[in-house]
Amino acid sequence: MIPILQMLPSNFALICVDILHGDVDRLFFYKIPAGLEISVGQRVRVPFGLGDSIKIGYVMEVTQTPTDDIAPEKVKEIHSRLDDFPVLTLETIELAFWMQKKYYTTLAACVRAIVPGSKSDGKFPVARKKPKFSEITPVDITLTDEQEHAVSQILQAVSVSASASVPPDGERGTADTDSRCLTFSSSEKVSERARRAILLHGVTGSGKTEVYLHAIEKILAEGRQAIVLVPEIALTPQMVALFSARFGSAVAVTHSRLTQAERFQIWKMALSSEISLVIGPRSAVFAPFPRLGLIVIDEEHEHTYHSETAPKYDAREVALKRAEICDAAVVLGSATPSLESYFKAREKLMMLVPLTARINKTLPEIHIVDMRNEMRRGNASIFSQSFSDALAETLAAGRQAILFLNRRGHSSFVSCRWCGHVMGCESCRVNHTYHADKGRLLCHYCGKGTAMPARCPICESEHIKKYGTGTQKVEAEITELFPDVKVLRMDMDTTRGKHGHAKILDAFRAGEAQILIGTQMVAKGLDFPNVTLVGVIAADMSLHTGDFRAGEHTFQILTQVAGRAGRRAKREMDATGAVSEANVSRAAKGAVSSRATEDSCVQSGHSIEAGSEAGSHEKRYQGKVFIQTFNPEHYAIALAEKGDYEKFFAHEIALREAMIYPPFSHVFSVMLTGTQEREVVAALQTLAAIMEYVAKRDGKERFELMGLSPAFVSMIKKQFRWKLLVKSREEATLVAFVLYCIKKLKQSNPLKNMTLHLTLNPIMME
DNA sequence: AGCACGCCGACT
DNA sequence: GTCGGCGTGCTC
Repeated sequence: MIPILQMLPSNFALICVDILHGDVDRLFFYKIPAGLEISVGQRVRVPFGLGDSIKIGYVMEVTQTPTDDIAPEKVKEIHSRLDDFPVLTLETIELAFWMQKKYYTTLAACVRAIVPGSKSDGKFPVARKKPKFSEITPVDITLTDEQEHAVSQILQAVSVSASASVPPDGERGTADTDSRCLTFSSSEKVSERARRAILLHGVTGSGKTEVYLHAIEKILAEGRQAIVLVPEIALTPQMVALFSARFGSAVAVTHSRLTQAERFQIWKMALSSEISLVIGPRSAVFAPFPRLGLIVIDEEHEHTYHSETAPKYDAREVALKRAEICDAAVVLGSATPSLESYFKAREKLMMLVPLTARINKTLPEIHIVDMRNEMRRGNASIFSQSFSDALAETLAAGRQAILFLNRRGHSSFVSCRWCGHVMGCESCRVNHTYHADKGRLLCHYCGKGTAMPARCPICESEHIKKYGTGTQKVEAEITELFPDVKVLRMDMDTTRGKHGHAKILDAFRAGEAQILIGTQMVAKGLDFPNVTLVGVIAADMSLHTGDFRAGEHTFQILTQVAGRAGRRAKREMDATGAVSEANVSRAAKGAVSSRATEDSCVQSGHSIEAGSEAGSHEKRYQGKVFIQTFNPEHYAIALAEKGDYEKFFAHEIALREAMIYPPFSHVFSVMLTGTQEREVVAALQTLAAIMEYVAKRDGKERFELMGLSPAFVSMIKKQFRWKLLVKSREEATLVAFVLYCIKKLKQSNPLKNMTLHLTLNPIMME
């Protein structure tokens, strides 16, 4: 007789140990001790390393087959289970493996991105209080054909994906995408993917939010769940309020200020289907819904969807992958889609659904102001004559204005007219910025500063002066021009506090100030019904960043900021007045008008009868936008004036094609930082030589080395920064090539006291 | 990432 | 003679 113990199959687990290091970035084989129930996706404690220190691990696979790869006596046993439920599902496990490969990082880092709050002790925190949720309020959706069409397209995408990919032969859940893909012919794959992803190109005021609301309502009714990604919660309170008002306790909002406990609680509620909708920043894409139907990515062109730390993922790509794994659909919404997304739509890799009609906004009048003419006329001030006049008129009419300048501080640099010395940071190779409130020169990279000197520290002359303009200077000049007008400033310096953004926005909405001056944070999805004037102080700022995306960024920010003016017909403005953020959910109980959508403000107590537009009054209250520039003929500025996205896209895509820039290629940035500049440069020179050699050896001219250069800011906090750019048409080959060359480099140079920063397709070229 | 093993300088 | 520097190498 065989002893009974030998009859039982030994169970083993393949474990991802929670250590963020490339050397241990593989699965480790452990024995599951008898009597311990371990299933895939669970967290366990395992003895690890020479000292058998206890580490946290994730069970990625269980098997009954022992392995030949390792001597049986070396196989250790799992110590214990951490939780009584799996933190990863088959779907998120597949996603983690995909991310590891796609974003060239460790599996543990990917798992950490997917599972919230796992601290070093492995204990999930317990929230003291339950998050509060508001009551459900019906939103009656009527108002257009275009919107109905968009909603039906989305619902079709959701149901198409649900039915199209019932995998044959029970392959589902094998964490093997490739074999699943093989069941489709390549053209089928493309079309299936295309039907899964929708690019909702909706001009400002076309009611994108309404489309999201309606589609999600239907999806939740079918017992499926949805995720809505927004670029920054603090800047989209109105949209969040609308979703909360509509879906009540079914929705949870995540954001960066949540405690680990709150974050975990929401995650757990998603896992157990206690909630059906999560709204949040890019990390919300991992909400572990068991029956995910739809992922909405609002303002899809925003750079906040890119993670800057490992894993350096793009939430849009992750969403598309997750949708593929979970049989869900993705909607990417924007008034100014990223070039990459619009290109994909044009190539039929996504479905393009346009929303062209403005249903609850009027198009503002856009005036381009040529600042060279102002100069010639002897006006050297920050404001053009026409803008000053319009501002005076707006203030006299009791309306509000937003002034946008993408630079904080007072003066952008301080220099000596006698010897030419420019004041700069000791630790970073950047100019100091003068901050008037502190009377100091500050470094925007490390935060250190010095007092504003009375004399030049080099030649001791008194001809040391401030130049350039920041938001503080705009504020000072406005105060001088309009001494009785209350002004609010919103930038990184004034939004530091806990509810920094909300305080300023509430005050402005409540009419406590007539002018809001700010950096790009005033350009986002805010809607102030009383704002009828927007001024872009220096539209050229984003043109001169040396980045190949400068034109795209300029067009996007100008279109966005222009959308802050003239957003609502006159009658609605009067009905709305000032509604504070805090009132929103209560007000919403009464009546959330179907028109109060798209970044919109909730009508407090006023319902709005559709149909009777006060057309004659509209002209008078039409918003005005002044764009001040020294490059009025630049295509990004001229086409922003016309609001012509298609023309802009045609122009920009032609440039990208000619230059072989994304989306026609991929750019890999290898940055090396260290305190010894010579060592940093030498190491990168070696890498460049290796790359040239390998590229030549491998034949074809597939990789273009774009040279070795200092980063845009070549020293930060005493760390010198140099970079090497490599371009290729093929992403996977490029990543493999760069990683291979780096491996070779490390064999000869261990890169002591230096740090590598790898970024594929960086948003800012630095 | 940790931790152990391993081969060279100033101390009880 | 040994305590300890951190270079190198491995982890189921």
